[in-house]
Amino acid sequence: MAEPPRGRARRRDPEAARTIRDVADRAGVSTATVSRVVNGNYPVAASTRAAVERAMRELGYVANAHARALAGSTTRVVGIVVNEIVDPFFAYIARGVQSEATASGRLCLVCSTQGDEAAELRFVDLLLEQRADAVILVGGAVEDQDYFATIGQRAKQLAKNGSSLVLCGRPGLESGVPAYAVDYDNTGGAAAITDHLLSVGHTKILYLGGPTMLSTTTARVRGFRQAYAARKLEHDPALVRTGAFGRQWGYDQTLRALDEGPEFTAIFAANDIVAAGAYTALRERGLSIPGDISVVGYDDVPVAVELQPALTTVRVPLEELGRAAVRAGVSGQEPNADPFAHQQQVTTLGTVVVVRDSVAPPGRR
Amino acid sequence: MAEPPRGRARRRDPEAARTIRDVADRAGVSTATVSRVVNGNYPVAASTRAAVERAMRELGYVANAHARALAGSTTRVVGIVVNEIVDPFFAYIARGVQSEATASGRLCLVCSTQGDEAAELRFVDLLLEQRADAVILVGGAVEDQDYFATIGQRAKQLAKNGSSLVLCGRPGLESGVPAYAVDYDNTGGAAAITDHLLSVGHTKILYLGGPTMLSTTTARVRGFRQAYAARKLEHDPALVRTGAFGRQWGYDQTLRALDEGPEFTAIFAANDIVAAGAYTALRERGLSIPGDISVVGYDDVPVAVELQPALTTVRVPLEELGRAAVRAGVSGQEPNADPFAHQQQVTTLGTVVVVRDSVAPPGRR
DNA sequence: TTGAAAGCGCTAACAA
DNA sequence: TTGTTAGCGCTTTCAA
Repeated sequence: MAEPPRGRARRRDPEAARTIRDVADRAGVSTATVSRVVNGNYPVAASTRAAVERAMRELGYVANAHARALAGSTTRVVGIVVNEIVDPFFAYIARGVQSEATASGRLCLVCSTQGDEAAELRFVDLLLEQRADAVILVGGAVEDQDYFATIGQRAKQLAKNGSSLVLCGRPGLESGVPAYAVDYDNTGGAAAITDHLLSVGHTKILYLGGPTMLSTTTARVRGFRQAYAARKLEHDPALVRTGAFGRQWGYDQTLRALDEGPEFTAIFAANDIVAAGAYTALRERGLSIPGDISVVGYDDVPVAVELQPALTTVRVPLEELGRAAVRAGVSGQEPNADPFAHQQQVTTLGTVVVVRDSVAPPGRR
Repeated sequence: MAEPPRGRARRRDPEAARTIRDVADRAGVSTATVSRVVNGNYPVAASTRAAVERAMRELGYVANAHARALAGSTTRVVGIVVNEIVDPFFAYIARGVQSEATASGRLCLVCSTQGDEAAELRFVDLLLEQRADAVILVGGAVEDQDYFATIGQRAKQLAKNGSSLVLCGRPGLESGVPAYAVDYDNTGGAAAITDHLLSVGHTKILYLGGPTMLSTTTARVRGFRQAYAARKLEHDPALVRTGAFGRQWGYDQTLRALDEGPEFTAIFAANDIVAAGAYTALRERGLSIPGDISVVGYDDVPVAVELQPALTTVRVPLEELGRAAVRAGVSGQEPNADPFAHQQQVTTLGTVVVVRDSVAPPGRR
């Protein structure tokens, strides 16, 4: 390897990346002009433009996004923090975020905490450093005092740095905190599918799953009870088993519920994955679905159709949720939008029951 | 809204983001010193350090990643381009990329093309602008002349800009092009699971799925044939049906294969999703698995255990693949590593057959 | 151990 | 229509 040339002329390393200066020199214009043709937001004479474009092509010029972010104001990047990217619930939301980000010419920084709560905050701080146009926090979090204080503080810091915080599938913060919230209708969806079960004759329904302290769980259990109330039916509180999501959890708890009672004829699983666990447990006990026990889920992720029998569940517009989150988060960046006008705006999307084969009227037993 | 203060003192907007200058002023040191304590890579007197840290805390200082990327050299970001983030195959690889990126203090830009081929290149260009430390391209691409030319060109451009290109689950480029390749053993895995089928007595096996022009497909079909050859068995070429991945495709083609012949007693589905489609088709025709037809898949994604009967398949170390990709891509960035030493280094990971319940000796029919 | 100062590559007034 | 010129916020010699 030869030493790099050290003459006073200081010729650029021909292997090095090209800058706007190189393009300007080669095209015989100023860097401002190059900037204008790159951004196309300012009139440039056709001949000049052609010369610049030619120079860019010949040099293989690639703009530096960081220099651009530093000099300009928007970074054209949105960040999303999820619990687990391989979980279809999050994956579909991420897909929506992706597609809306792409549609608005942005890239998407995806952070997956793998269930590590502290990681969420660390990622938010990293996204803060990145000056992401929007930071989208998806799904459940332990909603204690600490959480609200910390997230509220981060929301302010994000706002100060020109980013906006979007809470997706989790409740909004106190008013006055600059954050958006987009969520779907947990209570309504839960009430609807519970009523579906009630309408075919089930009254002893086991509600199964979801972290107990999670607002999503609270909202769904509320819907579950509302459906009973609407039909003037009583529900045994012992038939509500919350604690976690997950296939294994669904499996274990179904077995325990079967052993410990009280008796039930149907299961409302907090999501489709929990339902999958319940299926296995039921099958192991020789119980048929829906002959002996009916099962419904929530979310309508792809596994719902692979289960035998195919699972009746609540379809949640996950992709749309992701898209709405991006829209909310970057709206403040659009020209003549008052960022504060939308503060604490809460968007709620509807859900729909998808009837498949896992529900039948209660039978023998 | 009051006008911003216009006095000569030019006091900063108290709402604006804090910079290293603000911290330096408040701590009564220079920006260089602040930079040193932030990066902790240089000796700073304990008392000075404390003062700076205090100032940072009081001001709520957050470093600007773009300024840092511009002034420094590494961006601490890796980019990954996948076909479809909700597909578990890609999701697991993305998870591996995530975790390795996080472990090395990096963030992860995830781009999902949604099957749009042209989008891949667009994303690569965007990642080029971002000066991502590594750009990881995952999964199949149409490997024609054009592809090799274009990707080769991008690889060089990436290298020029200090990024490296990693091909993950796809073949490497010609030697001399600065790109890494990490892949898993398609041929070996396919041979192993085919032999599993052969060993219980199947000889008429339908190979089903995978884009015909894809190197992954080619490699698996090669393994499939090798297994036959190893046992000195003949295979009917009419029993190889390639074309696409996907549940629907698997379903349609199983039906067609059943109708059009030749006869077969087992199906080797190119991946678990295709197998899921085959399951549905078989069930619709009243064929039992594995009584009438045995089925095996590839990848071992979660759906494999939800299928009834649980699917025997080839476990691919998807997460490890993602991790290996990041390691390969950022290795050039590590101190005293000669980036060219690793050029075109190809890493191949092993696979293993997971036996479940979807294979039995061939029966009646 | 610390500071001064020169950039990194780009955008956006402001002038011409 | 184009050029000049300040920065944007940080890192990194080079001096002190």
